[in-house]
Amino acid sequence: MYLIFDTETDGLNIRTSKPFIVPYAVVDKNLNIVKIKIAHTNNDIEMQEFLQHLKDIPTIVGQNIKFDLHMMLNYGIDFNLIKDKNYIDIGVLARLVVDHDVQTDKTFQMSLKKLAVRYLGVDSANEERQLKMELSQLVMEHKAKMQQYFESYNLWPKYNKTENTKRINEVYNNWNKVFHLYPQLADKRRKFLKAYPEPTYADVSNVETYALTDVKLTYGLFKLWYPEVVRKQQVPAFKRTSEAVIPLLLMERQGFTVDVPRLMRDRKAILREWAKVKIIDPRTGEELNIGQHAKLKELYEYESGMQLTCADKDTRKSIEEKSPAARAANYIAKMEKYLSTYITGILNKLTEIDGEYKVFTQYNLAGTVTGRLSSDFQQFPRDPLELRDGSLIDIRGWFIVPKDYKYMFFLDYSQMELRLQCEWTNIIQGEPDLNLARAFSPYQCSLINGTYYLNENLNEAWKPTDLHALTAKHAFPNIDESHPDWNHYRSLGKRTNFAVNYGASPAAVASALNVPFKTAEDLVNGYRKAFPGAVAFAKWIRKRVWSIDNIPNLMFRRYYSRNSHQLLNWLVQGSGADILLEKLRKVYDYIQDKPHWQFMISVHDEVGYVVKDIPQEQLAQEVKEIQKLMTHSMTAVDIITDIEYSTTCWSDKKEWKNAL
DNA sequence: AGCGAGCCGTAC
DNA sequence: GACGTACGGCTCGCTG
Repeated sequence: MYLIFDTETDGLNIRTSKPFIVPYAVVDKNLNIVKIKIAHTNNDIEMQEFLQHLKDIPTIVGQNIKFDLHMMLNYGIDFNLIKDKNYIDIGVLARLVVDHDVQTDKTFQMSLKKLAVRYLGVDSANEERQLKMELSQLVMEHKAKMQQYFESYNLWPKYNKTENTKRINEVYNNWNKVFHLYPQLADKRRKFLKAYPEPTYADVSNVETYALTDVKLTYGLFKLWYPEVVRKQQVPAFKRTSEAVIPLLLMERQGFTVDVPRLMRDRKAILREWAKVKIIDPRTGEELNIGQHAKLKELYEYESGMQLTCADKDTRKSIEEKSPAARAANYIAKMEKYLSTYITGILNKLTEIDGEYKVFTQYNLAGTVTGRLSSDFQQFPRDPLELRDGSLIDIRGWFIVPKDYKYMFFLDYSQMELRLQCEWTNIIQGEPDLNLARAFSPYQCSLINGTYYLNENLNEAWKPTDLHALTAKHAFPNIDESHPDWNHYRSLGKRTNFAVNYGASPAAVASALNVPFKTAEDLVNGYRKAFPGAVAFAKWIRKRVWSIDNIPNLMFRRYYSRNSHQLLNWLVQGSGADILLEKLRKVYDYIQDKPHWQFMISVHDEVGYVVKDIPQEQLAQEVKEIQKLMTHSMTAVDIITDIEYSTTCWSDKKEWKNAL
């Protein structure tokens, strides 16, 4: 038996929003619907019936099912009711079953409605349109009401029509970006929203029809694709993803704790500095925003007298001396980015829970073609931004150890993709690329008196290969560490290694590294000489795609593709993704009876945790055990994590040396 | 006014 | 069709 369910809710916050209806379907083992109905959360009898199914049926099906689990927890169900289920997510099925070259096509979209149109021939766009129209009507009324509320307190001046629209939209939709411009409205705005909450789907008339349609579409895709998982030999990847649902659910509910005062100080510093610089078109006196790329490009061309292809930061940098506008834009762009994306973004999501400010994310299980997770926590800037007035804006410093906890721990895999690539060279050749392997371990070396020596030359001690130096030396045979510009050449080698691993051609290397084509060719040839195994891997893929319709990654997720260029990276990136998924479950099993450990974040090759104040010996032992659980052994080299920790904030993390 | 494409900037 | 995988904000043109 299978239980398909969905929830319609009063919001999208995974910790505070509540479901008001639970449409569901019970499906038998032949994949036929035996019951389909809606439980209203304010009707205990209906909910009892649904919860009995939830208790009895071991396999749960949904579209983005993790979100609905959050809603059920917010409704108040016992965690034990959901922790041992099998989970089937429609998006995950799509990623495993749909031809991967279709998935990368521009016309392929992952939303339930689009998938239903494409694969079931069912178009529910009208229902969705009606739902959205009704909600948008209610929102417009609500917005007008807010303005009237301000007017009734004489807080809203008579603007002309255009100005009024702009202002009320700002105040209504973009408050967290502009509140410093309207201090007189803050208190009343809060009071208004408390008295008259924003309309939600709960206020829309056709929401039940709409919700049932979603369940039917989910059922249709489930029935179509579930049998394909076996036929397409995707069971390992399918199970691994299903088993990661609960660990990720817990990670999402932990979220990040925010140092709001620090964030607000940084906001002020940026606004103060931003006010000093403007981008003005000298011909018209018009002020331009950083987002007006087309107009800015034209202005840069006018000021620099050069023909430009785009208006991005590299272009601006190259004409900075000639163009005052480019100079101004170079300074403003980063402040704009930080304010809009990070500061306003976090303020919009800020949730107060038990006296702490938190932000939450959701990990999309089906966000990528390779199997990686994706989330909006994956792009917090690493490096601080230094303003001209000396302030340092360090975004990762806004995230702090929550109360009741003492540590953050970050276990990140070291050079994960290079190690995986090394393993691939072993798979296809029967032996790993020697240079890659020796970057990470004394491969084909002999231990003599505590020192490793190379087997082919026992007079030479092993030391880890410097992969980037190696490419540089092969590219420029006359240059080595003694050259005054060695750092520059090594940097070229490093960037070439990354680019070529992603499939770059000499032309792309030339453009990315800003070097002549001939130099780029030398660099690419340097790479090819340095890592013959990697070259063989690319060649193996090109041959393999024509002999068979899929290639499994190292963890047996299969990519049905003939695109050898993309497979070059998919097979590496996807292997890493699957290892991480598997490790999340392993660690979850270990910390289940250790509630002083909680998952906090995961980004592609790292897992972050929060830990309570426990005895140091116990802490050291458990950290070690988790590192061990996260280690992935392979033929020539292992994939192993570094360990960092912090007792304050994310950006202050330091190496963990096993003794505090 | 709502939507979506395109551009840009951030992460691994 | 040729450096991979993502997400979010902004602008602008299209649509009705």
